[in-house]
Amino acid sequence: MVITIRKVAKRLGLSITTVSRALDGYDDVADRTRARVIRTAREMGYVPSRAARQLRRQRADAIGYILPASGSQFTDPFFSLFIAGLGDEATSHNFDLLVSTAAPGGTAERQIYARWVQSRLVDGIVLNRMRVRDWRAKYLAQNNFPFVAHGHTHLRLDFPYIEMDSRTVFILLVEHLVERGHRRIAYIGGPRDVTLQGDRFAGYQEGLTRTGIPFNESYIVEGDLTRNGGYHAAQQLLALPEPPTAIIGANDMSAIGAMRAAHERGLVVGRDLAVAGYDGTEDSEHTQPPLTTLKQPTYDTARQLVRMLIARIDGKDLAEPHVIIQPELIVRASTGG
Amino acid sequence: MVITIRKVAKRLGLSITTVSRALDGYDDVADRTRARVIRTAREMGYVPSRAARQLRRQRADAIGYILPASGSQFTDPFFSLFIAGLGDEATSHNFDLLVSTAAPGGTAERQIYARWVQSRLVDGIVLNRMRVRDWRAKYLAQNNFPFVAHGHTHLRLDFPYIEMDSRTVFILLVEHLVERGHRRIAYIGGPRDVTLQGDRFAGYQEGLTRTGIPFNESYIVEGDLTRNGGYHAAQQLLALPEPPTAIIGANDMSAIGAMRAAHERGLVVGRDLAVAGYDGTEDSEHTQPPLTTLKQPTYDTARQLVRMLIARIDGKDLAEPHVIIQPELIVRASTGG
DNA sequence: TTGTAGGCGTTATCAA
DNA sequence: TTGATAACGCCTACAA
Repeated sequence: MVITIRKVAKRLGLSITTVSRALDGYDDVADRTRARVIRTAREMGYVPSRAARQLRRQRADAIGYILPASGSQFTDPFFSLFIAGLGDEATSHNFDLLVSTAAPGGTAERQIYARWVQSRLVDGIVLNRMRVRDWRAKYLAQNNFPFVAHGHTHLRLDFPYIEMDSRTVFILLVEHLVERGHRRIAYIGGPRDVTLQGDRFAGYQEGLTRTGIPFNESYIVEGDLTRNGGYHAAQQLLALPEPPTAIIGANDMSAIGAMRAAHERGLVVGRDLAVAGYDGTEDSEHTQPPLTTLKQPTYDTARQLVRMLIARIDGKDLAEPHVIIQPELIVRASTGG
Repeated sequence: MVITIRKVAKRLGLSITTVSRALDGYDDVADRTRARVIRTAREMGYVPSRAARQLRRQRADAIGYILPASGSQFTDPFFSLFIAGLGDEATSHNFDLLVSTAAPGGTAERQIYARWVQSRLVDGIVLNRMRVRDWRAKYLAQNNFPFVAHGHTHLRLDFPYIEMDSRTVFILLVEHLVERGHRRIAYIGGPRDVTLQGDRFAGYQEGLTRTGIPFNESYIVEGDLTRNGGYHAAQQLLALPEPPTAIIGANDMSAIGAMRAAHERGLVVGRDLAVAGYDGTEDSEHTQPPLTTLKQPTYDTARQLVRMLIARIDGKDLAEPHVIIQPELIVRASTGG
């Protein structure tokens, strides 16, 4: 049996107005009354109906996040961390987090965004793994719907985001490898339409330029940011007549797959082949050998994004709508550290 | 500007009733009218307000899942897969998925369950990583709130669940190791209050019994089901005067941590030390060497759980309220395969 | 086949 | 300081 505000009011011999106001902390309620109301409400186990409150206040106190993938191949710890960060921060603001999954670019994805926005199921949305021409950002901006993003898009849109300065740290990484004596440095990228790919690849290229290493087309392979993608890409690279002595993955998953390919060919990673990744989630510490990586603060970024989003939902102006964070180069044994 | 059913009705010169009924597929609407309504509604971009519909129908069309952890150490791919499964299946039923995080056993956890249940934010809840005396199951059962679980509890409660027959496959795993010549087989467990620990440990013990290997207390270490936990537990085991020649982790994370500890001591996993885990998510294929594991169908289990939950929400009786699934022993190089 | 009207449980406006 | 009452947007019993 569900307790409504009406029942609480009746029990107390008060009007529902007073009960509502007492509970919501308005200051035009007598202290004694408020105390009575709060006590009784708790005793009766009263919790406001979300739907009713939402309907009346025109606000869901909820944010949404749609995993840009579906199906069973979805195990990049980056996303676990990201979701944990979103959830923890949302909870601390008394917001709920809605999560769904949708393969990028499909109609299912468009539908779910439309549904969430139009039905006002959530007050704001967090975007992730941004695309070069990101229709999601465009759509949300056009509908004037609050959103924040992890990363940017190439479209001319103004929205709050937190972005990693991946380019700079990829340069550092290439320099690190060159210092270790590598000249044949390969790169396993992500899909072209994802902005992280462009940024990281640009850093890779700039690193080569700065160290005077000629760019070699055959050392570039497109992966899909999964372990398996990295594995197959690396197989290809290692079968080259003149295989690379170092492989950089656009993320840790790619690098982990590459390590497997190396091992299968009998190469000792860290000695015969250097491998490095990007993300720095916990699993990169536990590979064999431990993986050199560019560590980004995924969990904290997610939390900060939620703070920014809630500020936007509340109509506040953000002091810093665009945050740039520098990932950290962590050298481990996979590059012979 | 938000489109409500009223605006659609006005535009069409119809009553909101007719619009509502046309859209919901009632058969007492003229075909021509229905066609007009649907077309106009789409044109105007009408999507029903969730809050209003929810309030009226007393139903959220949403299910909830609370990650039994919080903080930044949360990267077990098992949970990513599980969430992806929940999300995909929920979406296919036009349900939404609410996700939150809460450390097990704390007051925060109690609060969030209470809030979700009392405020009718979700219609049902999926439980995971069950505890021996699981207050969540008890609480939900007492409140007659629909829920399903991955695993069981030792409390006498009747609810639908899908359970892995971990005991049986752990026996197989021990037998596999014994066949490979191992006699000193260690076990890195999970926290005691989690039922998966009891089941898996029981299988381990039974495996020893069947193969006539005496049980050795010092080969049992309690981990926390994370890579780091497994790492520290294995350090302890390998420092023993007579260290084990095989280590079984209660899950893959523990095993992966154990492999790292082995490598750090200069042991070659698969030759000097056998290591095996449980879960079989994609990452276990990509460790060095690839990890022998007991593979459970995490993604499909999550999907099936959602189907069971939605059936319960709809008041249907389940043909099979208790499903037992046998994980599969996958032998890889980490046990010298 | 279509329309009227009541109510789901809140919050907010206004009056007492 | 408190209470009556009107929405919020939708669904549905009932009437036309």
